[in-house]
Amino acid sequence: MQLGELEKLVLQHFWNVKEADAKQVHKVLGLARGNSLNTIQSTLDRLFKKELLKRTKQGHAYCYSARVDREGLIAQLISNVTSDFVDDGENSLIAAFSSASAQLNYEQLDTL
Amino acid sequence: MQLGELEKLVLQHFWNVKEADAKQVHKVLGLARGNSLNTIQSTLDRLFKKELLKRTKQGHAYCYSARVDREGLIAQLISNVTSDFVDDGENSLIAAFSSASAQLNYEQLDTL
DNA sequence: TCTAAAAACCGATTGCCTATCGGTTTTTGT
DNA sequence: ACAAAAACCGATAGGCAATCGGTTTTTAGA
Repeated sequence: MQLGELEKLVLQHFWNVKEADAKQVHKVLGLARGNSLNTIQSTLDRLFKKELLKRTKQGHAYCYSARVDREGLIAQLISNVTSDFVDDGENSLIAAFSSASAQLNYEQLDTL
Repeated sequence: MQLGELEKLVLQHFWNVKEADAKQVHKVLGLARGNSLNTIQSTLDRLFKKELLKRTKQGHAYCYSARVDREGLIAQLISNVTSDFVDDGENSLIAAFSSASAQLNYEQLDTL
């Protein structure tokens, strides 16, 4: 699953504000970037279809909020990107950890 | 950096065979998939430009080999995909580990 | 040295996805 | 019922992998 720049910004926004509708996101992110409300709406919809945001009809407009937290998304992204190189079949996140940790030195391992 | 299916196959091939030229890769991977030699060459060239393969003129043809091992690639992919969500500034791999490890249970942590 | 074959290189096309909006339809509140 | 707001649809542009055909360059022999 591919995430564009605007999509990433929107996700991070929802890790701060809990919930918001398209217009509110547009106020905070869109105007600063010169995006139309429609562009924001499309992005919200794409993130909803990717199951990274959830939404409920709040009277008139959809009210969006994060479906995954930052850690969850990071874990998911790691699994996505590494699964093709990990035949573990089980948990590619763990396998990826094991593989990548070979790149770390002792000091870095202590940090964990 | 984005990796397509054929690119991934080619990379994995070079973790097995050490080195090969386009024609040899085509024999092993291309024919089975019905790819032309040109397609394989393009893919090798793209991977070279991405610095995932290295190559040397072996008399006539380029002889390709892996520039990164499996663990190195996995680490790099994790860094790429997570860096936007990790302001650590330092080592996004470590930060990603820390974040994602929140998703793991104790048994899984023991596995590491 | 000249030449045919092999390899590299170039350019074009297709397909998929994000970003971006304009315009149309649907919903809602008065 | 109607105007405004929101959702929805469809189109365009840009980027990248995949895929080859065709041209140029290189190389090894005759």
